[in-house]
Amino acid sequence: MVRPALAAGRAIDILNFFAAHPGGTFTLSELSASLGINLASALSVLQALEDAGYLVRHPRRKTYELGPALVALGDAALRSNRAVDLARGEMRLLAEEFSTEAIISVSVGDDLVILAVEGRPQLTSADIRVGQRMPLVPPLGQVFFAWSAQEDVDAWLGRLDRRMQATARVHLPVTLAAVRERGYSITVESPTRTEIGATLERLADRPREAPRLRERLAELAAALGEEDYELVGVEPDATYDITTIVAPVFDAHGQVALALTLNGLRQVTGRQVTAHGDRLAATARLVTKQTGGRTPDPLYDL
Amino acid sequence: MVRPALAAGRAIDILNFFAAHPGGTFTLSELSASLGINLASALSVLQALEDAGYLVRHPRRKTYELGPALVALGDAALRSNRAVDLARGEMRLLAEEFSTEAIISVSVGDDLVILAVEGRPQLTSADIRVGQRMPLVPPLGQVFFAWSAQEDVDAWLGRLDRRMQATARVHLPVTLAAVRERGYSITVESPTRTEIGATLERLADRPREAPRLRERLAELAAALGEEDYELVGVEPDATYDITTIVAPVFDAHGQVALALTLNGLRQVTGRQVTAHGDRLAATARLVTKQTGGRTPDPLYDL
DNA sequence: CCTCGGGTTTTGATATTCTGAAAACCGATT
DNA sequence: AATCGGTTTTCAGAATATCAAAACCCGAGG
Repeated sequence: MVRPALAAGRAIDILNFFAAHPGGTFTLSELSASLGINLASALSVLQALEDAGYLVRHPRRKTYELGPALVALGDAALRSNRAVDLARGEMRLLAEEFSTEAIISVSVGDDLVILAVEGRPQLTSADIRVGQRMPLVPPLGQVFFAWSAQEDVDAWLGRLDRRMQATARVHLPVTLAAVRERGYSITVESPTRTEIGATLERLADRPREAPRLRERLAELAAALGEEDYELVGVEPDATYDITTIVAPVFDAHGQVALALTLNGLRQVTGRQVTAHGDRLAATARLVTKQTGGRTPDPLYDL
Repeated sequence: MVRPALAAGRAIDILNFFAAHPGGTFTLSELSASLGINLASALSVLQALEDAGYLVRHPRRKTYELGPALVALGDAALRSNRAVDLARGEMRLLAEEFSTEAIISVSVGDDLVILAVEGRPQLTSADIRVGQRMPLVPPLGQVFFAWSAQEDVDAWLGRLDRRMQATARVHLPVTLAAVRERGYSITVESPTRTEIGATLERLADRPREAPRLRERLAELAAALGEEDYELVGVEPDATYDITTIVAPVFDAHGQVALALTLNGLRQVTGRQVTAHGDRLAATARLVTKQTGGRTPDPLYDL
């Protein structure tokens, strides 16, 4: 089975492209080029989407943009994903309380998808938008795998460039254990980490440049291997620039349903980091509980 | 061109099915049967949707439901359709103010799609849910065509059963002129009209029963032709049970972007009907203006 | 523990359907 | 009037979906 329902996959790719560029309008050629779909193929898919009201075409400019039918679909999706709605409210409060950026994201296939963004970061990081997708490769996504079976962790590691896997295999068990122990992940700011984030974003955006960017990622990940990106031991009196604090929301099967992230905290003491993290983890537990989720027992020791 | 991008269309049909049943979970066989898609074909499309996070499959029960990725897509769609968001806020206020049901709907292809529902109707009408689709055949959808070119009105009429078209061709110009003149549509309660609504809903829900239901619709429309469903002249002191008052929101091209509906008013005087309608029309004009829309000049006289 | 049954997944031959490159077309713009 | 971007159409080849049947899985019941 090479790729069944090719046209369906393309329809999805097109919708994802629009989701990643909220409010954007695009012409047939732009979409065809950006997504690497043949013009004729793209056109037929676009027509199907237009007929359904998923896309609307500007009568003069011939540009496409998202249509109203998707509003109804999104509404229905919210009803099936109570956790997102709930978490959104809670994260709005946290963003205000800590005056920083609060993000809700989810793991989809091999990607990370941003579901909601509240507030603004203290440290200007890369620009995060709802609908954005980026490849979920280490060191990104620790909370998604800290409670996973060894098998899943290996698959995650496998997405990393071959050259890096050996190093990562040494570092990761330690950091994942720390995350699992503490209940949330803390990563510190570093130019390398920032560039990894930026590169991942671009990678999701421009499939055409993928090979070059993947190469760059491998280099960056190699450089990062040497640094302390995940904060394993927090010194109460030290001062940190924190890229992210991330806590998991679990579903009824004990799988990570959502990741709640506090982004871009500037110059906070270790004491504050712990306070922020505990608060975030409490929020995650609240959402987990209210949506009938279950925190898995920390069974697997790596 | 028989039907290009068949799989894309099926993906859309599946998503629409979920949109029309918010919070619902369905098994492969249910979807295949309800939508008339072969099992194997449905499976491949469903797998594509699952990979993208548009659907989530319950690991034990093997049922599908809407996934979190659609939340992000819906969010992006809202950004491209400011009018919906704006109208939603306004309609919430109206629903409270008049203690009745307020609905936002849109015309997609030959269908009417419900985008938002606020409040509860005074008269219990058929149950309206977000995501619901129903065929846009007369007498439904007057506001969508009162400002349209003759050609579009004819196409709309053409969807009606042959037997009814002659009668409708006599009635419609009068009622459409009244709607255009007044700025909104008023339809009065009648058992026939209620059953038409209920039948249209069922028609959208169960494609398999379509032939039988279409037959019934033709009968009902015939019966309705004799009644006064659209209120042309409003007597200030008379008392009415009003099924709907509907006002149009226009887009930048002077096309109807949204229909705003007040639903199920019980026992109101003509004076109140006019007050409600004027208020609703004012809201529609407000949304039109705030979203850069343009009310078309009443050029076409039928 | 085994059998049964509803539903799911896989399989494989067939022919329908889509693909993709190039060319024709259209409508602005110069 | 010619140019330029972008859109639409065309057509033969090839990948892809289709369909029915069979294998399979899991839970229920014996």
